[in-house]
Amino acid sequence: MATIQDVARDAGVSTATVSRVLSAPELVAEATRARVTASVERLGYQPNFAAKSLRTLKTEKILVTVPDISNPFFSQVIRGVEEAARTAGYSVLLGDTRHEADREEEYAAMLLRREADGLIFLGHRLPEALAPMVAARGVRTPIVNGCEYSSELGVSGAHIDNARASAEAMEHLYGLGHRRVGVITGPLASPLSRDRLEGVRASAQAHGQAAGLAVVAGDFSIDSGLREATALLAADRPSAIFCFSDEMAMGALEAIRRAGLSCPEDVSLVGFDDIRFAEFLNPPLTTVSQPMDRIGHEVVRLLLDILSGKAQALEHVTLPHRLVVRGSTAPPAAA
Amino acid sequence: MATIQDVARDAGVSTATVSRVLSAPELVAEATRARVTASVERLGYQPNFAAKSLRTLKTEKILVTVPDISNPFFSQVIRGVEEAARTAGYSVLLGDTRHEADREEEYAAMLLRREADGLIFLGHRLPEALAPMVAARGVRTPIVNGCEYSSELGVSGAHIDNARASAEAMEHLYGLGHRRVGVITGPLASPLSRDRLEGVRASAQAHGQAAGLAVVAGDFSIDSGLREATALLAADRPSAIFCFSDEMAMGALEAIRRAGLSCPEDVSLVGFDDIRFAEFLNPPLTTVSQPMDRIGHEVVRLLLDILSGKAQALEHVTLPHRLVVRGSTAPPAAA
DNA sequence: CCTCTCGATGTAATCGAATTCATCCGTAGC
DNA sequence: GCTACGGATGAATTCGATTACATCGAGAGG
Repeated sequence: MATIQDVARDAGVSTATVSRVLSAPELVAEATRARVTASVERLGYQPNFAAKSLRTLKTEKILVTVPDISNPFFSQVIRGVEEAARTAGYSVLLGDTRHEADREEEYAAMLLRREADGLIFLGHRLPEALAPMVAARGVRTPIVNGCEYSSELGVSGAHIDNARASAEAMEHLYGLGHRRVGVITGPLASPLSRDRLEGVRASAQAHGQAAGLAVVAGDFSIDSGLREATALLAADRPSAIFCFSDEMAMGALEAIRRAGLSCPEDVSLVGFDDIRFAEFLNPPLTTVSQPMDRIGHEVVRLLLDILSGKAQALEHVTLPHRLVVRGSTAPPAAA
Repeated sequence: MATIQDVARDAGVSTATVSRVLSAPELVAEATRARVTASVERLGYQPNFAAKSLRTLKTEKILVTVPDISNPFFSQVIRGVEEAARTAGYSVLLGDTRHEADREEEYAAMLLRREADGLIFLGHRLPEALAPMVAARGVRTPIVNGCEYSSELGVSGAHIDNARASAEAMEHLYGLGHRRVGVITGPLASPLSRDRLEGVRASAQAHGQAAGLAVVAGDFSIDSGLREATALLAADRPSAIFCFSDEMAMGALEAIRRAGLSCPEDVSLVGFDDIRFAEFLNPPLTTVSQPMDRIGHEVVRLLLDILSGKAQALEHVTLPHRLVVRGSTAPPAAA
């Protein structure tokens, strides 16, 4: 592998000149520049990244941690992140934490070691290892959250208005005439789930249907949707079920089938996220659409603003959601 | 951020000793070690990664490029890669190439700049920029392919026996009594698609049904499945459709519905991959199951063998596939 | 004709850790 | 009691680039 020294020797100039040709060509005379460029080509020179990084204290990398990369919702967000990062000349270091605090901490350490310039985390927990950093650098801490909103995190973030979004989903069900509604939330440790549940409760209250709510907690997985929906159907059967993720809704759909019922005739179903498979389910799933790509783009923008020193205060970006009504919801049969 | 110098000063030793405490503690006397460890704790010292990397010429990073991260098949493979990499102390740099050669080349350059120790690519094209590297270093080139098999790539890889797998899918359909079968392949630029098509043709030939094949090319996306299946159904309608990906099968399922037909009564459907949503479709999808996790683990192992100098020759790992028969296939109605 | 300025280039310090080689000291062996 | 050896540690080099500062020469201005 050729080094800058090799190029310098080959072109008969100093390493400083070679470096200039590559990063500030306007400082170098035309003829010299051509000679150096030729040498670079001939030797196939590529600047050693570690050396550059050591000198500049930049890595041009963004660390992204996600609870589960194989979840289509997250992988869509990551796609957005990757795209925005790449456009800005950054690359993406991916960490799949599997919802485990240990792994979150491990990845957090990478930031401390300066293996990345910043961190975007899509979970709800700020790793403990980073607390000192946030305390010390405040608004300038290169850490951004995606999807969750919590003022306690102390970092900027991008997300939808979860309370309002879930309230809208409930409005839709109440509007159709549903009274008894089952709700399968995500883990209540995450503010996101709590916000959505709050929206659900507020809407139920507003319709005088608080008593008709049956709330159970899932973990966003297909399996938990299947399990919890089965339980909901076995008890005092709701005429509609609202799941806090499309994957859980898929599980719920399966539960409805297994119970010998059909959707939406016997039970209406609403999901959350609008992953790309939602519209291809049978029946197509009514769900709250989140702008995954934009969330990805926004968190990157927030982080870049911090890295460039542009950020002056914490910024919480609320992106628009949209209730997409498809075939899985209908008026209740007995109405 | 504390440096090794700070720690050395704080502990009253040289930087060499600090370095030893961290990477080869057995060389340092018990008492000194304790003192240094205490200083490290107190100062919250984390070795600067770029400095270490510059010195050791290692990055402990693996670059993984994938045609589309939001595709559940790939995201499952990546999950496996991430897990295996992490276990071995490596982290994952993710590149989403969107099937574009430009982006592949861009990411390839990262390997040349030594931003990563090795590359795992899940596409079918070896970036041109890396050809010299493969030519120069041969078996020791730290590049591994996942999913595709092609001896021309000149690199090791892990994949299933695609020809055999698709032949088995066809056997299943012929066994049920289907004669006229529509096939939606992936882009034929990829050996993987060609291998599967070859398996399809061989099986058709063996059953004397070569004339009954209707082959069209998709691009693995839901949309292309919908589009191509619609075309297939409009022409001389096949009694079964075999798609080279589950996503295309989802599109095909939608096409069947839109055509006012039902699956499997009117048209049987077989997918490929067995993504986690396949069994929750309605009807549950018959498909060829690929061991995504294992593919991920194997490509990492192959790469680590190369990086550690263990690899002696190109290695092509063939992992087991399995035809999973579910509700989307049945004997043809007219049979 | 001399000085000043500016453009072009080179010299050398620097980033932070790893590591080779040298040094020092204590102890075992004779 | 002297040498040899080995364990513990430090001094200094190295990795490969960036960049502040120095230098040099040519043309402008007086």
